[in-house]
Amino acid sequence: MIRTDVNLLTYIDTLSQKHPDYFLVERYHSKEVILEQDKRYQSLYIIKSGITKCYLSDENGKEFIQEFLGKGMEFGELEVFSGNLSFCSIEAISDVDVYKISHNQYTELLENDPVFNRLILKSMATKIGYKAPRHSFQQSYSIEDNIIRMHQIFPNFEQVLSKKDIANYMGITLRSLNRALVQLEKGK
Amino acid sequence: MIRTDVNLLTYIDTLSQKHPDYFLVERYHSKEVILEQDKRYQSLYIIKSGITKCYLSDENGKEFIQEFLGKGMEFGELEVFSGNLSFCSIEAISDVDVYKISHNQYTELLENDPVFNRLILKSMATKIGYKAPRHSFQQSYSIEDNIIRMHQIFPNFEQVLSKKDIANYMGITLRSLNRALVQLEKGK
DNA sequence: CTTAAAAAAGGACAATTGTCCCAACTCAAA
DNA sequence: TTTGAGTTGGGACAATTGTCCTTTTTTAAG
Repeated sequence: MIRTDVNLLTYIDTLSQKHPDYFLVERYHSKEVILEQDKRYQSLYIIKSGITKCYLSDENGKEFIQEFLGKGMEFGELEVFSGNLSFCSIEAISDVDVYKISHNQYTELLENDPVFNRLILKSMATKIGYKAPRHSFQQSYSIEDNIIRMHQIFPNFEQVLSKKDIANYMGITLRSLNRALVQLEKGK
Repeated sequence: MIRTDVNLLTYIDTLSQKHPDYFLVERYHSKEVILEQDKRYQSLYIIKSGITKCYLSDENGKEFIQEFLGKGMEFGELEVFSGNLSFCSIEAISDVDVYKISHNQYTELLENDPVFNRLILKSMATKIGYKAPRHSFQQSYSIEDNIIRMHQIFPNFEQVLSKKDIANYMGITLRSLNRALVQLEKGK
């Protein structure tokens, strides 16, 4: 549930030495918003270290968490292809280091570096393939089943993520999450 | 809610004339399964005409519809990058014509045809960006709101899709869908 | 034309989840 | 050290959605 892409990060570590002018390293502190929904950006980011959440917020201020992003995950890249405004917000959960690269230089790498191109294609394929089973499972099974499953995937998520974030990730209310946790305790 | 990609289809129409040996045209009839979950394939498809559904099924046989795919949408392409088994099934809703191309030749085009490469990147970016707001909306709003929204996006979806498919797309039961439709009728 | 199967519609009840509260606790800022 | 905001936990009730079942209508096959 916290996505990573070590291969991409490793390659970008290398690239950033070959092209030190392409990649700017930035640091964000916990709770800082790195990217804001419905704004226009000319750069995108790849996470060097730390954890962020990627979420959409609706008119009522409710936020729906799409993914938790860790090492090697990129964000803000979709806008290179669509030309649209950012469609989600990204907020640092822990302190976070990122590589920042402009749309233009990213495009240039995509066009001239076949290895980079392939890694990006693969990372996008993974993103697509990952969402489907998750939402499918979330819709088809009970909240308790979902918690059990998340424990299998990432045993100590409760230490890293707040209850509120977990609830928003699951698309349920905090109340429902608490209720399910109590039930699970009883069941042991 | 029925996804299309006209630019990609147009370009592939052209490509298939330049490389008639790359693209095989196949026809499937309504209700035929074109691609089956958890099987290995060495080819992928792009829809020339018609509508398909892309769905995951769980142990209990329930199916969760991810997308309805129309003209210019590709499927089976994720497995080129992941090397995994197909993670969803594709079934023809109407009669469907598709281009079929092998993984190898697809990869070759990706590597040697920059226009094609860019179109695929863009199509993947669109797929990623499309799912998030949809699931967010589905989780945050009532079934009735979701039906109203689907009507705005695609006014006559009830003529094209079965109630069962619509319910599976929304991640709800047929009973709940019917109830919501009755309520909407009353509200007019 | 007949018949079987699938699709559509809905009643009755149970289970799940949300809403609206309030209370306890933590932690950082003043 | 106090204040207040944010997090956590849970009671009580309402609303939503699911399950199970039956009936009618439509569609496709023989």
